[in-house]
Amino acid sequence: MDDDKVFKALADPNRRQLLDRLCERNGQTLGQLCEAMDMKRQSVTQHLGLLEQANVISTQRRGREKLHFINPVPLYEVYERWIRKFEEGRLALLHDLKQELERNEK
Amino acid sequence: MDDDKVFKALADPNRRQLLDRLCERNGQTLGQLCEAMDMKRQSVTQHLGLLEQANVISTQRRGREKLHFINPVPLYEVYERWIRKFEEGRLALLHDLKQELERNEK
DNA sequence: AGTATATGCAGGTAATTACCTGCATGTCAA
DNA sequence: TTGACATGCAGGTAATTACCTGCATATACT
Repeated sequence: MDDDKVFKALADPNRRQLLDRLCERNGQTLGQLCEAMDMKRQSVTQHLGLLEQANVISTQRRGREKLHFINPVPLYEVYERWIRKFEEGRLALLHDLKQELERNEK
Repeated sequence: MDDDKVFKALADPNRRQLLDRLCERNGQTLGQLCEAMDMKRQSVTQHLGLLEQANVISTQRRGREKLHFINPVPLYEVYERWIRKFEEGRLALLHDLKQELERNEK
């Protein structure tokens, strides 16, 4: 997996909105996704392309339609590799802070 | 908090590397952080500025030095608001898959 | 076949971004 | 005060990005 592509894919609010839409209803067509977005179809295609390259969504053709599905795995992996680390740092900081406070109480 | 700034701050590999360095040792100066980075000091300053605007790091002056501290709270909030949602979707998918497999076994 | 629909592809422009160089300011220590 | 060191600020360039318009292709329906 390419961490960087996932992060970059998530860096745009329009792309996060697209993921939101797919969270609500998975397997939507390009046209359906366009309805929710305030931009031209071609721009939406571009955003979806980045999401697909990041492996955050996958697609499947059904006749002339293209269905889009969310793939939560890379998102979870990013969480595992990155956010969790900082979360642990956060807990450690809170722990330090607690110790600090307790020391001052004495 | 501004989700977007946090996502954009994380979108760059150099900035993630800076966070990594601060994870290893918190409270480093600009100069110290520059040693690890393959770019000019001014560029590092710029990256640190974005991280600070996203409230992912905070700074503190000590004489002529500027110390940088990681702030894991917004990272955790981003996880809570975003990644966790997809994680739940992932679990739901796995659940569906399991049911699917079980149905096929019969 | 002919028309409508869903998507793909090419290319162009404006805004943003990531670097850089050069110089200014502020702090420490002798 | 002077010299060394740590950082701040201004501005410039090349690359990337996010849109767009226009046209092409593929599928479906009558």
